[in-house]
Amino acid sequence: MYLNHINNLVFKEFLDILNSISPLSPESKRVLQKHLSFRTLSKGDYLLNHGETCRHIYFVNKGFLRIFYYKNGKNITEWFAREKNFCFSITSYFNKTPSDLIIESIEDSEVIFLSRKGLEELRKCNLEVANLIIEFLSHSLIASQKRMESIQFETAKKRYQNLLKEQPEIIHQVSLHNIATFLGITQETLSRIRAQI
Amino acid sequence: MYLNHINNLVFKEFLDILNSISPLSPESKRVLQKHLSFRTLSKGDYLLNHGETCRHIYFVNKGFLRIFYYKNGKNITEWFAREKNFCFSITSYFNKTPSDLIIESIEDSEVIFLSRKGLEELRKCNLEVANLIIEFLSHSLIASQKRMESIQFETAKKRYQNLLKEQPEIIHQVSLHNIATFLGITQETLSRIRAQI
DNA sequence: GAATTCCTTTGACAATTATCAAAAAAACAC
DNA sequence: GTGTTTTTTTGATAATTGTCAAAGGAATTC
Repeated sequence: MYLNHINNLVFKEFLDILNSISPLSPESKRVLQKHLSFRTLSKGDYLLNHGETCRHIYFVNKGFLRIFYYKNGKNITEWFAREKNFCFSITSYFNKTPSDLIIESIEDSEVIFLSRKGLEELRKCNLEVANLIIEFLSHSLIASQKRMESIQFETAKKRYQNLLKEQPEIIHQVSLHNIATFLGITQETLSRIRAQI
Repeated sequence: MYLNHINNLVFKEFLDILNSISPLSPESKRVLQKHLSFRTLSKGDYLLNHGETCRHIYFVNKGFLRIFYYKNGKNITEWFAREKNFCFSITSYFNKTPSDLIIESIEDSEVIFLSRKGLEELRKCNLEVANLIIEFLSHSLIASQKRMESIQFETAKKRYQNLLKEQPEIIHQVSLHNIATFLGITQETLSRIRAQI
C-alpha cells in the first residue's frame, strides 16, 4: 500500500530528523520531499524481496524490520532495524544489483522511502543533500565496523550479553533463532548460552 | 619525514586518481591540493600510533601498510592497504577519538595524506568534494560489508583461499601470523590449513 | 480444550579451532 | 659458514560451536 504525498505531517517530522543529521534549508527540504514516499506494512510483509534491486533507503517510522538472507537453505539475520532507524541493502543499492537480502516487517510498520534516483540527482547539485548523505554514510560505516569487530573478536556469550544490554527489548520482538543467526551462532548454541546466565 | 608541497607530480597523479573516482574541476583540484601532504616511510615505521587521533585519510602511493591493534596483548591485523589504495582508522577519524588501530609500514612506502580538517571544510562548500567523499564512503561501506560477510559465514579455509585468489602476492609480503589474524584465526590453524592444500 | 504447529531446550556426538609446548625451517648477523 | 633469532610447522589436548535428533513448552486454530 503506497500513499504518496499524503501524510504530510509524517514527512515533515522525517525531514526534521534529516535536518538534525545535517542542516537542510527549507528549499532543500522541499526538493527532498519530492523523493519521499510512504508505506504501511503488516507483520510478515516484505519491504524488499530476494532478487529485487534496492531502490530506496528505508526509514522505520514505526515498527520493526528484520534484514535477512538465505544461506544453504537457512535463513540468516543480518540486521534489525528499529523504530526511527534507517536500513537498506548496501550492496544492491550501490551496485544496482539484485538483492540477496530480504527485508521483512516483523511488526506492523510504517516506512518512509527515500528514493535512490532522487538522492543521486540531488546530491549532484545540492550541497546540503550531499552533506546529509556523507553524514548518513559515515554513521553506517562506523556501525558496520563495530559489528565486524564484534563478530570477529568476541565470544558468542559476550555478543549476546552486549545485545541484551543495548537492545533488551529485542528478546520479546524476535525469535531466538533470529537472534542466534544475527549473532552468528546456531539457535542451539544460543539456547545453551542462555541456560548458563 | 614530511615533504609538503614538494612532489608536485605525485600530487597531480593523485588528484587524477581522485578525479577518476568522482569528477573534479581544475579549481577543485587546486583547493584540494592545499590539504595534501606527503610522507615517506621506512619499513617498520608507524603512520598512526595507538592513542593518536587519526587526522587524515591515507593513500598508499607506493609500498604496503598493515593496520592492526592489540587484543589481550596479541597483535591482530585488521586490514592491509596495498599500493594505490586508501586507509584510515574509521572510528578515530569520524569520532575524533584516540585510535585503537596502529598503521604500520611493512615495506618502504610513500603515503599521501588527505587532511580531515581540509576535507571537512571543503565538503561544506564544494559540491565536487562532497561527491568525492560520498563515492569514497560508499566504496568503503561496501568493502566493510563484504569483509563482515566473509568473516561471519565462511570457513577459515575458504577465507584463506579467497585471499590467495584476490591477493596472491600478499604471502610474500607479510608473515603468516599477520595473515592468520587478518583471517580471524591463529597462526597454527593457518599453518595446518596450508598443509592441507 | 484438544490438536496442531511453532519455538525452545536438551542430549549425544562430530568438527573446527584455540592453546600450550616444542621442534623444524628460514632469515639474519657477525 | 656458524650461531642467533625469528618464523613456521607439528603434536597433544581442551574448549567452543555445529549438527542431527528428539523432547518439552508455548501459542494458535478449530
